[in-house]
Amino acid sequence: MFSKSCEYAIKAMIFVAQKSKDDNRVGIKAIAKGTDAPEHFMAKIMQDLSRRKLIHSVKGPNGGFYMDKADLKTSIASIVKAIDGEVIYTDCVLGLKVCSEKNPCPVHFEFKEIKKNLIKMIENNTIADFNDKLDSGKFFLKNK
Amino acid sequence: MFSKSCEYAIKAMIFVAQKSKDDNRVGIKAIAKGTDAPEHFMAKIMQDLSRRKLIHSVKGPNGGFYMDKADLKTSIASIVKAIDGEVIYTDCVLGLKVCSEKNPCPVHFEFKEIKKNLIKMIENNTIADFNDKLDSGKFFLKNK
DNA sequence: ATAATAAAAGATAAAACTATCTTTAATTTA
DNA sequence: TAAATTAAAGATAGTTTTATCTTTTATTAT
Repeated sequence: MFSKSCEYAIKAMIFVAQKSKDDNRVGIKAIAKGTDAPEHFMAKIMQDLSRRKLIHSVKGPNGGFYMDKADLKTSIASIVKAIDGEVIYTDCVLGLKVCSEKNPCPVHFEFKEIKKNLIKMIENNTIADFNDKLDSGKFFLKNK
Repeated sequence: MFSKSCEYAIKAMIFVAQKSKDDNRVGIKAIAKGTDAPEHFMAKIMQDLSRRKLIHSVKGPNGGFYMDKADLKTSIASIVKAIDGEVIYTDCVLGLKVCSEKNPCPVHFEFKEIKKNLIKMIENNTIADFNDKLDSGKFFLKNK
């Protein structure tokens, strides 16, 4: 569904949101460990998210990544767009360069509804929405 | 959503179904051209589909690929499983190795419904269903 | 100022996916 | 049985994605 990078990005955003209450910051090591991701690879993704202003960072001692109130309102869709681009919005399921209502591939209308629901869902769910869930202890960002 | 190979496979199945009326056979060149796919790459995919009995083939002059009555009942889901495996059935959206009702990732329940509808759709739509559509001339397997 | 810390950036490498080219094997027709 | 045809199989190559390692830059505390 999403690229590996995007999976890590979503998990990292949820993780940092969780940890950055009371102006706390989280280092890349903790993020990697907490999301079961390779540290250096995750560092790259965090840089991407930071450059795109989905998250904030501070260098130096006591530095790390954190999210402010506004960042918490980020939707899953924004993360997906930042990392994977607009593919799930625009791309044809069968790979046609032009696939539209007027020039549809054979499965165009069958997938239309599915895609619409998927997009609606990722746009309506924000990082903040997942904070409470994680607090409950019934949801997980990694195994074991 | 699906791999490039899988996109080609679905298009090829629809194309061959379309062309294999009255015991006709289609060569790999025609399939590649008719689906806008690289010939040698498509040949590999056709071999896969043939090995997995989703399609039939005959070597030699007047040979090629064709589908019988039973083949036409193949669902999109069967093609996806043959080429991409069970990923869309089993894999966690955030990449958790174990992600279930009892051990869910944060987005598990949000994606549950989406996935259910997607699977239902690809299981209920068969190759035969697309034959009529293509006959109508209002649907396309390639651009231009 | 200096040393320590931690993100940012750059360079490299491994793996997977996509694509191409060449050879072989099977089948048909003449 | 020989030539032509076409799928099957094998070998190679390019591209993208995923991952790792090293160096640099910014910040803080001493």
